[in-house]
Amino acid sequence: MIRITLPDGSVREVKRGASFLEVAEGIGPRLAKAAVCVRFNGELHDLREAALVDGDLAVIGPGGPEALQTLRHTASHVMAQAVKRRFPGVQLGIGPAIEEGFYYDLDLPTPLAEEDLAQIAEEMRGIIAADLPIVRREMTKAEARTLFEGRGETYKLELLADIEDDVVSIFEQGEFVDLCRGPHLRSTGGLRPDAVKLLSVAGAYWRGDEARPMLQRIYGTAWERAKDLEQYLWRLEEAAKRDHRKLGKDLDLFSIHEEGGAGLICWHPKGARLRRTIEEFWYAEHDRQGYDIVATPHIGKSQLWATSGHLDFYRENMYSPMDIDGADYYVKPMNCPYQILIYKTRGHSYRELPIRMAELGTVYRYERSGVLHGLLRVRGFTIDDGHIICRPDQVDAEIRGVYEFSVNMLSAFGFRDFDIYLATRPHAGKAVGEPERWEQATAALRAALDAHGLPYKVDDGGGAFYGPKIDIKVRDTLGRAWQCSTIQFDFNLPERFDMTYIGEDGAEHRPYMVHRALLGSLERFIGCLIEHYGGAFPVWLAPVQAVVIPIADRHNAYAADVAQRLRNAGLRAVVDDTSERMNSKIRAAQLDKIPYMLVVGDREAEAGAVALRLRNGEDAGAVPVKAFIDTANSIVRSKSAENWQA
RNA sequence: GCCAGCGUAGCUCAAUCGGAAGAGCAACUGACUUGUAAUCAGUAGGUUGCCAGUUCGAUUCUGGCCGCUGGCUCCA
Repeated sequence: MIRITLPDGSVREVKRGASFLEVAEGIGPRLAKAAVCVRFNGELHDLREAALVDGDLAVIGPGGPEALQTLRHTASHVMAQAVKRRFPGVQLGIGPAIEEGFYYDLDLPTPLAEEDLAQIAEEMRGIIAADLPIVRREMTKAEARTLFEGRGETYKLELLADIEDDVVSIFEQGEFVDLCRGPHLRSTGGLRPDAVKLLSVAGAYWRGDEARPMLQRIYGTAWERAKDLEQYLWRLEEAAKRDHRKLGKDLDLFSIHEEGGAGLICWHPKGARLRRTIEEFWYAEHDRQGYDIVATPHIGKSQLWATSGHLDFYRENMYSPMDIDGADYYVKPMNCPYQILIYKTRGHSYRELPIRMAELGTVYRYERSGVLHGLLRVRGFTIDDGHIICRPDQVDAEIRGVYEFSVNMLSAFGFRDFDIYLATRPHAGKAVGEPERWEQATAALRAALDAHGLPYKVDDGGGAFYGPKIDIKVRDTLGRAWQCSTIQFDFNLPERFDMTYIGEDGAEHRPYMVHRALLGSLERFIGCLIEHYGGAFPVWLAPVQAVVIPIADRHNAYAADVAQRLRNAGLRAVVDDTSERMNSKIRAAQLDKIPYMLVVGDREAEAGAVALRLRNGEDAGAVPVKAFIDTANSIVRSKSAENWQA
């Protein structure tokens, strides 16, 4: 007998080797009927698996993330089965459940087009309708090898070879057999045909390795109810409307030109205005935090990049050198070396430290053409790049300070949900410095994170070549996470550049250095901002805050006067004096997502007022110009997301 | 870079089987002077991404290049 502890703390004795389904039946038939899978000792297990040791058991019913994961995993198998039925010669790769759906990587002789998805989906409906029981079997690796050899599944054989346990599990439904850990539904009929949808096909290297064959990946999504699927598809559509590439065009913020080059951004007046607002805020905050603002060149001699190690460790991201008077100059991929040169222009006392230097430094990095993506992934970008040079005893406090600064900065822009990562030492010769120093530095970063109690994940091997880092990512509307803030510990560059300070003891010491970017790059950050707000920026960020709309031409002079008063008060205001009707001007302003529409006609001109319309469509009535300016300015000062307060 | 798809007017999109490139919006001109999401009329706008090839004839078929989209990989 073994002892099973249930979530309520009660303990049941069950026969060793009883399946989890049997255990669930012992607890209650209704529970067993609804069960999808179980969580046993913290891990998900299939209902058909045997309970062999004492442990904590939670029976998972529908409605939660684990149940969805199980259902999607089964959907992935059903899809693979359908593809195998329709297209002969298919070999299975891997097919997991993912955050909002599932995929299966398949090696099939003919390229799939999106049109093929319909007939695969048709076949899937048949498999679901047939309600094939899903059977879980355990066998030795040797048996499994024979099985998959017989079926010509070479990728499965490769996976099998990497499994350490001697016993593996396979799942079968009808003629379909897969090597799989599970858990799965009890039968294919557990899926709702109207809650499953195939979404796209894409190429994917086998095991993510570009030296290996490229398989075809089919993405799909599956939900418990048709309603959930509809809602998900609706969400995708809404997300597409917020796409910063579309909004960038619609709102006339930026452009990218084929004749200029991929991944290179031209900021139009409104986009540049937005950028400037961000920069002005950024400078003001850095002044408050005790940073010194610097500015450094865009290119530098090979000597500099050799000293920094970039030519050794970062070359694949750097552009070819240009010859200037016989010397090789590189366009800078990072700002740090020049900031270090600034530090080194004179001696420093321990009393001066920490020195906090920052600049909005534009860098250029080679990115493979396939990865470029609007503003989020570009080849030229401006990093809000800072470096803190400090004594070893100051580093913990500095890292904590930067971390707080970073979270506060992102919050000011309305970002609240972050994914935080601790990225550790890169593997396989991609890192400089002794392992002990990496350990020490990683511990310092971990301590800063722990001090805040915010949850974080470890990104094993994700550090920069010169040190470990804390990365903060924000999610865009399509659910993709984009890295903004990064805090990087560096014990390499101070060494390479022989940076020193004079300590209390009169001797030279080596300072520590922390690289940090809070917004990440202005390009990416603005891309995230656009999507976050769907182009309807908070008043303080809006490129145009108010448009004055004269009703007839005779109101143009008054409108111009109002706009000028607004601009004198620091607000960004324009007049729409086109020869359109007022309705048309309002529509244009709505499409531009301008926070305030100030309609002026005879009544307003008479009263020295404006008729205020908000971008949410609300008519806020007549407001004296002075009162409008005061309220709008207080909203700007507070950086409030609120559009108006009466 | 690799796999798949796509590229027609400033924007959004049509064009049958390979047979005279079109619409709406935007722009421009004129009229209208309007009270909370599109006033009316007219004008102009094209090397169909670029370069080759097949063909009597190519937006359409083929090849190369450039760019974009979704992924893989990588990163701010």
